[in-house]
Amino acid sequence: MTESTRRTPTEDPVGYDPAGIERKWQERWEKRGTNHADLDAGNRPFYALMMFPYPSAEGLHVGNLFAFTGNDIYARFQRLQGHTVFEPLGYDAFGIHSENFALKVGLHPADLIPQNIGNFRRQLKRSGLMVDWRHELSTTDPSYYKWTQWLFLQLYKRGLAYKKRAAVNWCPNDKTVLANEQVIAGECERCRAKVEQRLLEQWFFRISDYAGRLLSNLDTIDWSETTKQAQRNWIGRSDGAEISFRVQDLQELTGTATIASGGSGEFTSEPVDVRVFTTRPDTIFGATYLVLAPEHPLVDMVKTDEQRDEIDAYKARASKQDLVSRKVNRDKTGVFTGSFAINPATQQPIPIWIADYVLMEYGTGAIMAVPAHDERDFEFAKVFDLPITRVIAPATLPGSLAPLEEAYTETENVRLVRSGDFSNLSVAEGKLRIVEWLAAHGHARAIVNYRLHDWCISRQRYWGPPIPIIYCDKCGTVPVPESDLPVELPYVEDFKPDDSGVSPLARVESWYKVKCPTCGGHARRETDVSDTFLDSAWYFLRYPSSEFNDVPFDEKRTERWLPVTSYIGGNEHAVLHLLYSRFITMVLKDAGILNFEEPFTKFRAHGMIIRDGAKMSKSRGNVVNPDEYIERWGADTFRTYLMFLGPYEEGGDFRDQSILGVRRFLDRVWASVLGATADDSSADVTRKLHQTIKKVGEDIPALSYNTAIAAMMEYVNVLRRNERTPHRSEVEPLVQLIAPFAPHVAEELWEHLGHKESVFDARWPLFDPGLIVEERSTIAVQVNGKTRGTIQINAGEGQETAVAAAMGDPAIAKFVTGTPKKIIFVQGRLLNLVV
RNA sequence: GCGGGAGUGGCGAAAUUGGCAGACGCACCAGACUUAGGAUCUGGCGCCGUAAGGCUUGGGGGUUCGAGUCCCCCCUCUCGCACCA
Repeated sequence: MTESTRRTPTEDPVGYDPAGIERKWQERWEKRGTNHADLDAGNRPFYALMMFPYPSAEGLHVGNLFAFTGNDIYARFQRLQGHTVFEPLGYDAFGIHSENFALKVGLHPADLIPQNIGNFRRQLKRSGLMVDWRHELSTTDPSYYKWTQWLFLQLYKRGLAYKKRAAVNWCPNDKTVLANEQVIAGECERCRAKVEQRLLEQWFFRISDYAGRLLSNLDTIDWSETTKQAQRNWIGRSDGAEISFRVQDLQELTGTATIASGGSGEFTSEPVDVRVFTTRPDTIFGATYLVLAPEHPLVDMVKTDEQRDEIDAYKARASKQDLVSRKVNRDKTGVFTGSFAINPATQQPIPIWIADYVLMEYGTGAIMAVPAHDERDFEFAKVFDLPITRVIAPATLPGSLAPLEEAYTETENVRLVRSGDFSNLSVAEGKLRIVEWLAAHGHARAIVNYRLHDWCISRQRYWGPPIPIIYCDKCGTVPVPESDLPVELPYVEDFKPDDSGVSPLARVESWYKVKCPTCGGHARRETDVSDTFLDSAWYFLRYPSSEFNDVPFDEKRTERWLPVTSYIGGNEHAVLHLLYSRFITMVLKDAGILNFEEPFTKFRAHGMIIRDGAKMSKSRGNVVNPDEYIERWGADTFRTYLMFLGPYEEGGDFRDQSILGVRRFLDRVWASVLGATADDSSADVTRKLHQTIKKVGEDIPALSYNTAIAAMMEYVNVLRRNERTPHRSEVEPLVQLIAPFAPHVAEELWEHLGHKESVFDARWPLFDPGLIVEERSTIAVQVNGKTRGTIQINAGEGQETAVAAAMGDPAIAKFVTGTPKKIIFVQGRLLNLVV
C-alpha cells in the first residue's frame, strides 16, 4: 500500500478544529433545544441524575467533570436507545464550605455564590453535557429553600423532628456543631481541629426510627455493592438482648437510705434495675461486674458516700475530655460505685463500675462485663483485678481450663461451660435458651440495636436555610405556618460565627424578633440554620418540577419521572447524602406525599481521579484545571480521555501525555469519515464493525467506558489498515458510536454525512449477529498444557481436523512423542494434547 | 480490631468468568515523508537468551489436561467504620 492511498485529499488531512465545531454545536443545541426533555409527553422517561456540585470559587474540578461526563455518556446512550432522557444539573451552594471561603476572602456568600455559579455554568456548558438547563436550581434560592423548610415542617408535624439538649460535637475552629458523620477519628472533617463536647439545644430528625427499613430495603435496590455495604456498616444492626440486673440493698448502701425515682421528687425504696444491652447473652454466667457510662443517670443513685468524691471527679473529667483522647487513648480507666447488682443467672452479687469505655449513646449506656470473652472487658478486669470467669470452651477440648492470657472470643465449635443447665450448648443455642429462660423470669428480652444515631440538623452558622420555628413565651414552640414560607435568610454584613454556641443570626434582633403566629404575642425565631445535607436530601424531587412555585413537586411530573432511573456520584456520599435522601423519601411516602420509598432505583459510584499517585489538592499543586485542557485539546478529546484513563468505577491517574493518544484517535475518526467513499464494503471490515457495535453497546451500560473506547480504537485501526478508503456504511455507525463520548465531533461528522437532524435523534445502530461470526478460527495448541503454537481451521470443524492440523505443523508436532493419551478440544479456542 | 476493594510489562490498563496473559493507549526504538517537527504514516516493543528455548499476573502451597481467574496460608497497598458491648 502506498502513502497516497492512505492520505485523505483534504487540505488538512488529519486533525479537526475543536474550538470551531464545539462553539457551533453548543450554540445550535441551545437554539434548537436539543437537550430539552419533554417532561410531560416524552416517551420512555429516563432520569439520569448526577450528584450536584458545590460551586466552589476555584471552579469546576476535574473530578466533577469526570463524574458528569460518565453520567452524560450513559444519558446520551439511553437517548440513542429511544428514551426521553432528563439530565438536570444544579448547585449545592449552602454550607460551611462557602461560608468559610467567603470569610477568608472578605466577601459575602450571597454575592460570591452567584459569581461561582456563573463560572460553573460556563465551564459545564463548555464541556458539552446534555443538560436541560431550563431546570437548573440552586439550594440557596428562596424558591428552593422555601421547600426545604416545608420539608422540615412535614417532619415536625409527624413527630420526626424534635429538639433535645445533647452533647454534641463542637469544632472550636469552625465554631459550630458537627454531625457525627463529620467527625473523623475525633477530628473535624473539614479543618482537622480536635473536636470538643458541648451541651446545646439541637434539632434532630428521628432517622433511627427508620433504621430497620433503611437496612432491609438495601436488598431491593440496584446499587454498587460497596455503597450498600458502607450503609449496612453505618446502620450497624446488632441482634442481642436487654438484660436487667437488680441493684442490691440500695437503701443500706446509700447514705440517704432513699433513692430518687421517676423524677417525681418523691423518695421511695422501689427496687432499681440496671438494664444492659449485650449481643452475648450466652456468656451471662461469666458476667462478673457491670459498667455504666459516666453520664448514665443511675450513677448518682448507686454511688455510695464513700465513693462519691471519686465518682464525681471521674465524671467531671469524662465530660470535659474531648472526643480525641477518649477515642484515641484507649487505656482503660474507671471507678467502683460502691454498689453491687445481682447477676440474674448466678444470683451472685457483682460490683457496679463506671468507665468511659462504655458509651451513653449506644444501647442502654450500660454493659454486663464478661472479661473472659470480651477484649475490652478483659483489659479492664486486668487493670482493676476483677474476677475473670470462663464460660466458653472449645467444643473438642474437655478437662480443666487454664487461666486465659487474653479474651477468648471464639464462637464457632465451642460450647458453654460453668453455665448451669445450659452447659455444653453451642453459642447460638445458648443465646436462644438463656434469653428465653431470663425472659420467663422477667429479667430479659431479645432486642435489636442499631448504631445509627438520630440526625442532628441544627447548625450554629449563617449560610443555610433558617429552621422554620418560632418560640413564643406563651405558646412555646410554634412551627412557622406553611403560608409564611420561606423564612428568608437576611442579608447580614457580619456573619462571622462566634463562640457563643448560637448562630450569627442571634445577633440580628430585627430578624429574630417576631410576633407569635398563634397568639400574636412576643416571640423569637429559631436562629440556627439547617444542615446542608437537608438541602441535598430532596433536590432530585425538585428538578422535574422546578418551574412550579406553589408545590415542592408536581404530582404528575413526579409520577412520571421518579424514582430516579439512574444516579451516579461519588462514594464519599455513600453514607451521608444517600442515607438521608432515602430517609426523607421514606418519610414522604409515609406521609402519603410520595408513592415510592426508595429514591434511586439504580446507583453507581464512580472512582476518583488522582494525579501523580496522590489526591489533587492546592497544597500539592497537582490540581487539573479543566479549562486549560479543553482549550488545548477540545472538550471531546478531554471527555474521551477522562473516560479512557481507567475503569469508571475505579478512577485513575491523570497523565498529560496520554491525552495525545485519544486526540489521535478522534483525528483518525475525523479523517476516516471525511475520506469515506462509496466503494464496496469489505467483509473483514464489516465483521469488525458489527463486533464493535455489539461491544460498545454492551460496555456503555456497564459503565465500562475504557474498554468501549479501546474497542472503537481497534475498529479504526482495522479501517485504516485495510487497503482501501473506507466506505460510507463503515463510518456512519462509527460516528454514532463515538457520539456519547465526543458529541461535538459526532454532530459535525453526522452533518457532513448529510443528516439534517441531530445525531442524538437517530437510533443506535444495530449489529447483525450473523455478520459477527468469524469464518476461520484460530486455535491455540497445547502439549501437556503448554502452548506450542496456533492453527487455523474453519469455524465449524471439530477435534479431528484440529488434531490433524496440529500434527501437520512441525513446530507443534515435535513436542508430541507417541500417541496422545488424552485430547482436550474446546471449540473455537484450544486443543490440548496430553502425552 | 471489624468490613469493603485491589496487587498483571517502563507506565495507564485488558482478559467473553477456568482456555493463546498483556487487547487498547502512553512512553520508547527503527524506518518513511525532498528542510524542520511536541505533526503524520509504517514497523517493533513483558523478562532472560544470538537462537532453540526458558521464565512471567505480590509470595508460598493445592485442585485441574489447563489457573491472573477456584481453594488454603502469608505479605503489601487502599478506602470506610472504629472502646458500638
